[in-house]
Amino acid sequence: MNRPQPNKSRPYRRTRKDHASETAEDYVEAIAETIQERGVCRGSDLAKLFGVSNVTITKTVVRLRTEGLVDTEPYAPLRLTAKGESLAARSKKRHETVLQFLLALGISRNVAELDSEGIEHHVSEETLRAFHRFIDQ
Amino acid sequence: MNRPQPNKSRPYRRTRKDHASETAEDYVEAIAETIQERGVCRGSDLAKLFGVSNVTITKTVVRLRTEGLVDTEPYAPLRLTAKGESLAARSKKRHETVLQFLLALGISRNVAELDSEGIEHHVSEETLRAFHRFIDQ
DNA sequence: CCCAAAGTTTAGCCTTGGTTAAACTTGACA
DNA sequence: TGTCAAGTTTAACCAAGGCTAAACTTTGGG
Repeated sequence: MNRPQPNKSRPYRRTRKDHASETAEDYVEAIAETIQERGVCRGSDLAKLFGVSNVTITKTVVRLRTEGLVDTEPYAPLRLTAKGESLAARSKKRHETVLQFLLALGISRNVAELDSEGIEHHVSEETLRAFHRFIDQ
Repeated sequence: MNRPQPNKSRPYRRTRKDHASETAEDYVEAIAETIQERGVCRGSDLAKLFGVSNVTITKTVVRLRTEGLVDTEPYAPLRLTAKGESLAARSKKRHETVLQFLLALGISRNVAELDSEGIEHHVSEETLRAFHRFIDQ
């Protein structure tokens, strides 16, 4: 036997924070930002932004649509559903907190922006609150 | 056309920090720790630790062996190669820095341990240095 | 008004990280 | 010593996130 059996002694390992949901957050955040900046967001905008092929974008967007986050029809620009908008807003806020925290720590802007992209999906509410406290000195 | 083309205006998006290398780091770190604590490390130890099936462990270990990180023969305990040892040591150090930083920030032990698992793979050298500075008040 | 270029989708493939089910080793103990 | 349970591996599958090549829309200029 020996099937999965989480919660070993120490609060251990594998922040199995879906990783699919990380992608969803990155996408809706990018779509919201692009719409805000350019008026519309097309697949090709995301392809440039993420540095992946347009095909990858199409496939991922299909998944996001089935998850009720984006609302698209063939060959048309991408739009967010209400659910997508709200996820984007939450993600952006979290991202912003992490970025401001790193800047407050004295990290250079470029590195802070890169690191915050990676870190934002892995901070708990408690840690986020601590980041806020630190930002407000 | 429209093929991948990274490095858009702002230092943007997708900390595409392999993710395969994240797994490698988690595994070698766990193997090193388990050997230190129990003398040997078997697949079943990792399965319990990560909360995944033994089959997942076998498959991943095969990959790590082809990458020259672990050194195994069928049905025998896992050992690390020199390369694996050195990666484990580096990972452990980085992990420890992140954990100590979060604790210094006032995060509770349990949450700090969970968050550090997720964060450790996404901090640059610059950020790591800042974490160290903060730990040393 | 037509056509080529830009953008999008489909088809088909790959790897990683998961799963079950089934087969195989190993080691302990009655 | 034989057997059985625990541990490991193999086979076969799945989803996510990548890719290229090829087909299909849309759209703007001549």
